Amino acid sequence: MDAEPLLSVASPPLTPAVKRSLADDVVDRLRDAILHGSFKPGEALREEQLATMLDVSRGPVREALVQLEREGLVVVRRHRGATVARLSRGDLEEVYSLRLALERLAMLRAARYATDEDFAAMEAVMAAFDVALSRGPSEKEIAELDLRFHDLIYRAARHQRMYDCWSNLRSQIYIFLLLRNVANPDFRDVTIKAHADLLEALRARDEVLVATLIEEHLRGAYDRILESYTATEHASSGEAPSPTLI
Amino acid sequence: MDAEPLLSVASPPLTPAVKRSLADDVVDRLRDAILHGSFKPGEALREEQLATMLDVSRGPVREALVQLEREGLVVVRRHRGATVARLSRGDLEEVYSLRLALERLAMLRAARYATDEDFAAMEAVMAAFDVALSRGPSEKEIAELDLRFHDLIYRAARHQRMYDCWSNLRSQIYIFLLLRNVANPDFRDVTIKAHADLLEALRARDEVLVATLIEEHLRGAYDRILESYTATEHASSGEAPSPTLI
DNA sequence: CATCCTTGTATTGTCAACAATAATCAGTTA
DNA sequence: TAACTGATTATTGTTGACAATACAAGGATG
Repeated sequence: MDAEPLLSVASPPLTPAVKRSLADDVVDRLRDAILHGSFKPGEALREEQLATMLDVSRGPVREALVQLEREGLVVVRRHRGATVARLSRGDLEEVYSLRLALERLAMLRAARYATDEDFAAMEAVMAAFDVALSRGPSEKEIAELDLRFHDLIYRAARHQRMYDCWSNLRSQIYIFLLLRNVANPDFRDVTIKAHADLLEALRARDEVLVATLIEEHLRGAYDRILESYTATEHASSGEAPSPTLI
Repeated sequence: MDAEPLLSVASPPLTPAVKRSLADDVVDRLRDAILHGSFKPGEALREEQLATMLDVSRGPVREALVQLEREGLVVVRRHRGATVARLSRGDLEEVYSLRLALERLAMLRAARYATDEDFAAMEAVMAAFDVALSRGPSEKEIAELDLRFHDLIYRAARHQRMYDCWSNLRSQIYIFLLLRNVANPDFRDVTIKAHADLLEALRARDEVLVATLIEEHLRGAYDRILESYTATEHASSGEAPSPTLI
């Protein structure tokens, strides 16, 4: 249900040694496969085939597909099986308008509840961002660090239900970020600057500024991704509307 | 996944004749049982027992429990089974702060996208509200009509992902509404007036007013429920914080 | 020639049996 | 007596087989 960060920043001394179910493993492996492009959008995901590939039975695979549908990576239709989701411009608009509503609340709460440990973790991710930049980072690295920074904001907000909503958007946003990176190479400085500003406003616990900054940041991100979309024109079918956010 | 309204207002001429799975039926029957109080908060929900009671195998029951966990009605712990969720004041605060963030967006979008059919459906629910009031309605009736009005707003917003988030909150809100009704008998006029104002602002497509009204409406609702909570003091364990929204 | 119906097949939906696990409760030991 | 240890048991996790369904292909019919 809850993807573990790849490089743990400020990890606690002992982890509670949680045992995961087969379905959880399948979720992670399938998610990675989809995000890595091993399965293309629209491709059929047959339960039996996946069970054979992953060396489990169909039960855990079925559960995993339900979870991945919640995360927006998979579409399941009754008696017709699952397919990898195609994310259209309409989906982009839905994801980012919802994200804006959620993340405004996240910022307000983080401004109220975040601890010094939270701020330190954010700074660590920003530092990792700098390090990555200095050695020619891959697009995946950039997208993951970007998401990790925002994930820390959601965690600092101390709101389980909101965090669950965010978890259901995260993978879709990852896909959109990769798309943005391909078309737009100079976004990185903008992102780094925006993150620095967000952290500064959070530290100042300035609720008005925090809300303003996240709105600007996300609207900017949305616009840049939308450019990539109209440039490459993924959904070739006539899908005209949805340029404006909200 | 998607609860059908009990009394369909402004129903379309032909329904697409969707065939439901056993798991979907189990979800509905279990949800109703929990909301009707057939299962008390904290009570264990054993898969085998439920399967026997509902005359299905454990498979569909398992799927249903996962869905109900997403709706916040059930807590599933690995190898320890499922229990009916206990909703604390902390949960109330989470649900209503998240609801406020979502519903502000819903109102903004509904103000932009709602059609005359949407408005007519809202008026029909308001009329049903009046009819119900005139003949001494049950608390369940009131809560259902209240939820149905807000559900129409979310539908009018034309935003599938947001609607899914709302669907995951709806049953929890229903529980809170029942709680409010018990302790506070004169809220009905307030609610009716607020709904009328919301509809009028939507018709005027006044985005500023719409956002202001929903915030007032939901903060008021939250405060009234919180009163009931502190009056009856459900979570008897020392849970001090969370009086303020956001 | 198009359309409808039948049949075959691949795939998901459901089930019941088996394996793994966590809680319970004696029994033992310090 | 209290704490630890080990078997017992109830319950979930997982599996493979069976049933139901939707799609596709082919033939019958107008």
